[in-house]
Amino acid sequence: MSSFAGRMKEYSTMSLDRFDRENLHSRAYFLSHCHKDHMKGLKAPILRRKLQFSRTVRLYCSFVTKELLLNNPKYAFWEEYIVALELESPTQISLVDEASGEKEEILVTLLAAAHCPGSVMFLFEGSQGNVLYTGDFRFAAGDVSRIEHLHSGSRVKDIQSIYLDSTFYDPRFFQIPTRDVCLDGISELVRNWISQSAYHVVWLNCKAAYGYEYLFTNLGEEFNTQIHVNSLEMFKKMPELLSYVTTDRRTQIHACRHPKAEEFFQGSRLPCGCRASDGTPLQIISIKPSTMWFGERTRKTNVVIKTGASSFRACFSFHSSYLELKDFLSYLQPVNIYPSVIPLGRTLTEVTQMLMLMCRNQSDQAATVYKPLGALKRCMVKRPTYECRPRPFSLFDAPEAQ
DNA sequence: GCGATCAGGT
DNA sequence: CACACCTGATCGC
Repeated sequence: MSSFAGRMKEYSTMSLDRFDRENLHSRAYFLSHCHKDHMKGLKAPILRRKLQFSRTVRLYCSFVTKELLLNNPKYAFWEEYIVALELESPTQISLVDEASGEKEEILVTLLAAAHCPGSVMFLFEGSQGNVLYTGDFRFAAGDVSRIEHLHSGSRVKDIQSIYLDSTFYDPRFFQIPTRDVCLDGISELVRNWISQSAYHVVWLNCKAAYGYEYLFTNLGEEFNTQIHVNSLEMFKKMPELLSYVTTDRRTQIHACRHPKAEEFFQGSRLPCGCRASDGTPLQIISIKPSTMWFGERTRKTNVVIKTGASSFRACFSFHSSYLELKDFLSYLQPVNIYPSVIPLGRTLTEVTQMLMLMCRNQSDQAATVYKPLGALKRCMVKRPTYECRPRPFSLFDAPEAQ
């Protein structure tokens, strides 16, 4: 869960993913994605009132985030204050103090964060340097090197600070299977079940949050079917998602929800209560997407685990693993890194110290011992980040997970 | 009546 | 396998 207070050191007149307390005075707001823990204060009457008196304060986000936000009636009042921005399109924003008229210009670029529909990172370029606020993200190793706006020609841009989704910045979460590997495991399980008969159905036991949609689109594509969900409302302007979901219960793949869904499942019923038209009882398995991780030396086991007679857990992660975060950071080599999440069982001090080792000065200092200066050039070409850097992290390496 | 916060659940 | 969010109880205004 994000514990970011909302403001960055370099550009403290704007707020990101927090809208309460000191953030009420900000000149501009940014929402990285539509998850509640990044929306604190966003529907508070006090903020709503402040907006009505302002001519310049706006909320910036992606088009998809805007759509998901406004779909919720509690946030619909934002309509006239939202500015949706295209991905990968640098946009100049004026940060205006409405009392004094004082003004600061900043360039913002939205980068797809692959966390949930509409999720983005914000790259800010201005008088206080380049700063990257990652929001929540899932990048695989190497992904960062393919983002045009983090480069200038063939060089990596000089990044002053990264405000990082450090959810899994802990050696316990050393490795998490890639999305493709997880999807393949889930597909195989689904295929083996629903191919047995038309009465064999799968219930995807997903949480009430955006982020499982790529599972629906991939399974829908693979099995040429639609997935049953509670509501299509939020996707009504997103045809590429809409075509894979349905409110028609006559399908073999369900991701519908109900407060008593677990009870229903124990009684061999789907959350939607769907029955076969001829009265034949349905054969249901549940698949619960969950984070599964592996230690540095752990031999990879199955991405699908049987947890009961008809219950399975399948690997699924919204966030980058420790290894993926190290790849990301060692490529960008920022001057500073600030964690926005403290992993369970760790302290801010601990995480900050571990992240300091990934900052530019630390890495360059260490690398100088082994490399001639010429090798320190920071370029776009993919480099073997783990082999060419010393690995001071052994101090923190946790015992094998599980 | 409303919002903030916490405990307990999945 | 630990994420994101729901429900219900309690408190303060």
